[in-house]
Amino acid sequence: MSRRNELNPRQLEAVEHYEGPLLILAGAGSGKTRVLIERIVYIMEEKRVRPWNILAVTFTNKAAKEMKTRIEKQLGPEAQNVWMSTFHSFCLRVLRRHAEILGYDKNFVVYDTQDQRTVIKRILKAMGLSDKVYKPQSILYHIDRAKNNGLTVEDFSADDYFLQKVKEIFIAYQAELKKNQAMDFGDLIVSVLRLFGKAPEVLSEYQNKFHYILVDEYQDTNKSQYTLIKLLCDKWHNICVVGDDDQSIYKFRGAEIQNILDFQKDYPKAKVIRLEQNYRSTQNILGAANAVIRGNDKRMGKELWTENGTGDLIKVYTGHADRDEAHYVCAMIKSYQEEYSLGEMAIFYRTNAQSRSLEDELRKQKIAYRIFGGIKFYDRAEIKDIMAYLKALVNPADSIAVKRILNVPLRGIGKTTVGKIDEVASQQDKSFWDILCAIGSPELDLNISAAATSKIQEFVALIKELNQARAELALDDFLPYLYDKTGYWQMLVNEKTIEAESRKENLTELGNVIDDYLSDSENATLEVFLDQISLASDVDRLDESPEFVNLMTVHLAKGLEFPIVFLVGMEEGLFPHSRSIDNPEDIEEERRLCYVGMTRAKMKLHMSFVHERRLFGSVQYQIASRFMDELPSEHTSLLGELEAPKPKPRFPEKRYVSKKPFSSLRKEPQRSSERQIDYDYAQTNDQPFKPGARVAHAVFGAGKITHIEGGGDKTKVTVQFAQGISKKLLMKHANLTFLH
DNA sequence: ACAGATATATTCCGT
DNA sequence: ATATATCTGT
Repeated sequence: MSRRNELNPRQLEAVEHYEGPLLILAGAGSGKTRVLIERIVYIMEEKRVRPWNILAVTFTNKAAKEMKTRIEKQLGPEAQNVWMSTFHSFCLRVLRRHAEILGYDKNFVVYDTQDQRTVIKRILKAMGLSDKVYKPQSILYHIDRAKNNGLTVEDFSADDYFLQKVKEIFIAYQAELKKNQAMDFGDLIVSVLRLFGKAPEVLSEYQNKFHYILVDEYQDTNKSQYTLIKLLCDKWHNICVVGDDDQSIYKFRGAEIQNILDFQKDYPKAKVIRLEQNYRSTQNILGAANAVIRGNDKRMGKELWTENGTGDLIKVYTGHADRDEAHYVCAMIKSYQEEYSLGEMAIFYRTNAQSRSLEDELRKQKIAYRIFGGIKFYDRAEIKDIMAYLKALVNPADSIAVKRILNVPLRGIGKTTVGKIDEVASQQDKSFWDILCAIGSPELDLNISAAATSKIQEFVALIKELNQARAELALDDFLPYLYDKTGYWQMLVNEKTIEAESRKENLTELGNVIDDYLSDSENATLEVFLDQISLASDVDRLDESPEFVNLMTVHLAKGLEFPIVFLVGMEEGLFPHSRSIDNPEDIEEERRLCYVGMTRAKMKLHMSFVHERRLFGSVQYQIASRFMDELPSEHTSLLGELEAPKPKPRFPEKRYVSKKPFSSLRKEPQRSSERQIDYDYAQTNDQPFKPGARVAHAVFGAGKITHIEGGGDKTKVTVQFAQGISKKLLMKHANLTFLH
């Protein structure tokens, strides 16, 4: 059933625009997801367009999934036939069908950033190049950039000696990927472009298929994605893109803001519709956000307005140190708790490192929180290990995966052996796995010890056995089998450390992920599961949970909304980040990021900065972000240290005069901070302690000292914690509390 | 081959 | 401060 009568005139116009290119400039909170959904419903219901003739591309899997369920609600199961996915999963889907045309096996794997690095390092070693001069990260930057721009190795222009070398590495890198039957993220897009170039009949098949194409978050598309869309819509020209130039925040990843700015040039007949009415925030929040974004030159121009009330003023807090900021945030959270659930509150920061001080205080105040990003679930070593097993089963050519698990758990197969196998593999131009299988046969003399030979044979047998079991067991039964058969679980059990405990928890969680996956897809296979995981991100796992305060970076916050938002660390060098400070274009991107952060807030927005912050282990003296100066005073209320919930007094109060601009509130380095540190240490060292003393650790909890060694700064204690967990800790860093 | 110690790098954002 | 790479001794 349609709910189009609830739309405003502009939204309705966007929904009912039938043929030809359409650009929807949708400001933050202007209901663009609704417009997209209603538009798909409209063309299916009113114009009788079949679902499989529609392609909708979103930015995250989560967005795709959400749209899918919402459309299904309105149109029933037929809606499942709409192609709704991210750029990467769309390309993966296409490539799974046609990979052979590019000389790839259908079972190719997707390499993540870590895998990319591993490959680059191997190549550097093989080419005898130093990874000091040719930093893997820098090489990968060039490779990724080329791919984002839709270029293949051949197109890569090597203008100087360094780039010439990069090109050589690039060539070797692609060869290695091909050999491993692997593609990286960039390859997914570029390969589809290559496929369409090589097989025009495949391109026209898709061109004919998709009568209507919708692209969300168009401002974040890169050049190759742009080209892909342009190709796909070349027959019907029914291309509808939705975006907001003010929310383009992925330039570092190759996003071309120009794509949206130039849309009217590319499609001269394009209709442009602006959605400027905001349904999310209060007038104060929008007024301030509008004022900040006005500081940018490169924009199409847009002014958000709302019929919502004026709302509260934006609370600006100025604190002395990061601890005070954390303290302030926690006190505010507590004060809101009667009226709001914790899940309705969020803390945004520019960099993941900032979460630490917040977490400490949240824990101390017993406020339940959830943190997104940081060390990602799928990046954890144990998850990667198990995934490597699964990948190796599906695609033994993936030598990165095979090598990762060859000696995990330890099987006594060391790097000398691996080196020898590698050598033979490249000599004979065979995969690592092929050589492994051949070991022990008389025609292959590898000069490997008898012991190693039999270990390898055992490993090969293990993999074959696992593959056998995979065919016979359901996926959710197979995983525990794998944990057991490989000895991985036992390895963790034997470790008897707290880390091993949490690794086991993560492996159990992986089991839950598989269960979830099985429950909402019919023909579930390991192959499809691996595809999903390789393109999954942690935001996709974000579900609404009322019990926890949400902590995340501003980037992750994009697309979300919360009644109460804290934007912390509004300081020069942090936000805007130091790496962007001398480039006006980058500053504009930071400003957009700030705008994104502010416009997430529905009811109450807090922005804060402090004068001292611990960064990279040392104290930095900070001044207020320039963005704070851009907030109009009529929308803000200043919370100096007087009004703010009182932090614990530590040394004589310095009072800051709350007067704009904030950046004038400069603070000189002072002795007190050093004294503070000395004091902390003194307290620790002066404690008389001996074996048997009871202590508490922030992470491990209560325990008993069993052994002491070293002296002074190097004092180490062995502590027995609960559940048989024992840790050796450096007194200087462990921050132990002594219990009586 | 491997564990533990030490040196070194890396510290922004992530499909 | 932390994670990773490299070195060293058994």
